[in-house]
Amino acid sequence: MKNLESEASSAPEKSSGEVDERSNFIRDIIIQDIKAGKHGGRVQTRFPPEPNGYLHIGHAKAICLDFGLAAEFGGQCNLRFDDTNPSREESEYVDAIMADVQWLGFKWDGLFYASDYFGQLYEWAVQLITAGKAYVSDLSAEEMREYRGTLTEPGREDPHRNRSVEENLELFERMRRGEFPDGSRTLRAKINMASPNLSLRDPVMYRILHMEHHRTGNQWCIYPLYDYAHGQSDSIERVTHSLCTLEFDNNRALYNWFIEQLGIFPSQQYEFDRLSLTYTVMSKRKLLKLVQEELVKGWDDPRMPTLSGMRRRGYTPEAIRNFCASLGVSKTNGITQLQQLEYYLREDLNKHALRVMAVLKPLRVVIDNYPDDLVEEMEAINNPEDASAGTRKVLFSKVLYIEQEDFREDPPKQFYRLAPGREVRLRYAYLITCQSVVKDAEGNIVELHCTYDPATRGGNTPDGRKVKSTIHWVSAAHAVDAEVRLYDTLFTKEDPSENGEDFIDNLNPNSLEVLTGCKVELSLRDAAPATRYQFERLGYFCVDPESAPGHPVFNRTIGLRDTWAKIEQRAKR
RNA sequence: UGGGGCGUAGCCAAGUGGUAAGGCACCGGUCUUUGGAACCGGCAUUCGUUGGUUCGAAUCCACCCGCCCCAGCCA
Repeated sequence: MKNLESEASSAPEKSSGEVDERSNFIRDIIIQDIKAGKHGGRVQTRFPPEPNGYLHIGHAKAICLDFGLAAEFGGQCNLRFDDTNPSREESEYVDAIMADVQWLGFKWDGLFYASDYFGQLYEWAVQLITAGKAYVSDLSAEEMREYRGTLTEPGREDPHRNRSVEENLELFERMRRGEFPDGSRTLRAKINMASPNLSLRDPVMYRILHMEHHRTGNQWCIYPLYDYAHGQSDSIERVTHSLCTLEFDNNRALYNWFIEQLGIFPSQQYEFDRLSLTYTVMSKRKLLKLVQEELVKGWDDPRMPTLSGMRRRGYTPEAIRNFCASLGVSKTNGITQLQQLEYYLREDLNKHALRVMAVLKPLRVVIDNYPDDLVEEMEAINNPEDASAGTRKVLFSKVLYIEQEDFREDPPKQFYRLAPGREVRLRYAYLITCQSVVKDAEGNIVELHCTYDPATRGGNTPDGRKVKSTIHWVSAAHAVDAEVRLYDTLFTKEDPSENGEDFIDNLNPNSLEVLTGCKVELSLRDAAPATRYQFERLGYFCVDPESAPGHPVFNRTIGLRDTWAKIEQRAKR
């Protein structure tokens, strides 16, 4: 991707049914600003991740807002890495973040790094010192904390607060040259130690850090802090609407202070609520812990709320974008229910995923009156939601597998599937009737004997008779063995950290179930990684990168809505 | 206890003085060769509380209650 491309920031094209942008207070502000002719009606936004972790679904909301608003109003949106702290930032994260933004469907206009501005930021610092607005402090971190005061008590002035401009200039220059050890000195803004807003009590602008930076190498040993870098970076890029999350509300006064003192382009910051989702955690610190302690299998573990994890799980960019569009943009702290995300996931997958048949927990079925060596090709619809997806042939023969759950020797009320003496339809094949049950020594059901009605080929009933149920199947002789990974929520509680609990204690021990010996139809033998399917009546599944030709591995993205499970659950209570 | 932000249904959320949008979830029903999808219908006499202003208040005022953020040389 080139720097500063000239075309307007692009958002993905709307597919039919895509959720429209909804009214929200930030959008209203932009509309008003344009109407008022502010900045000549220009809209410039930016998405500013720190490259210290992978992007997650919470970032997706911010990305959709930043890029979406720019695109909607003919503006531009930059991707800018907020890389002011070399102690925790890595280029691995830079690469992953760029890949995720692009996968989500967005294209940035300018690609920048806060570190691009280190030189300018240094010059501005000198300017503030010269104007008597900044000074070098010799206080240690502990001392500075003591001097800062508390929420209810004002702070005390730094003993070095009134150093001469000349001395400050010289000291700051020597800091830059590397004459002092880490932590020995800082550059502070001279604002107001008695401010009720703690971020205005002479905040630190620069700290000494003798550490290699992923982009600037060893060029610098002093690094600006977020508050001293962010607003000015926005200003340099002439960002008109700088969107960030609620916790930065307190920082806005400082954001404005630097811009005013410097007399530079007046970017404006607006805060909105960050996304929280039930049954997961969204802080980078927590996600990093899960990865580092190997409680999950990496950043892209399909149980993670990271975009890379969700991608591997089988989520589509469209589903995530639609979900984000359905969300509100407000200033309320809330927790969105997982079901809302899942709704948009199913909605998109239903429209696009090809249907296939697969049996997760196989039960052998012998059709006694079917010719021993006959193999028939049954025509199956690839996607009832999309006629252009066409049809395919599925092989049928005397011995089949059906789902264990689709048979009950003693069927409860409302169970419509196969049972002794009962007739059901095999999807796209024949109507069969269960004649007998074979059990092993322990009494486990190991095989069913059924008969079929030759007149019902394709699943049709020339005599018009109805069966209550249609079940899926796969021909034993033509099935391919597969591994299927079933996922449940990573945590057992809606809020894993509720009441100050350690989120690790609420990990779901059953969040991953690996099934082997699953039987899938022949067409899936060499399925390509990342391909998404609907296994009929079961759910949506995505081919894992660990899959190999002949040995397919699937991740269950999400199950189909299951009315029977609901009925059964209700009956148990 | 200082400052800032926020409180509309189980969840998210419109609404900005004229008599409570929408989505998710949930509950019914229609249809169905996926108990899927689709479709139809139901779901807040009430907007954190209590007073006040007004012909009229979720919207204006006052008080109170609750939740979130800020005391990193993190972002």
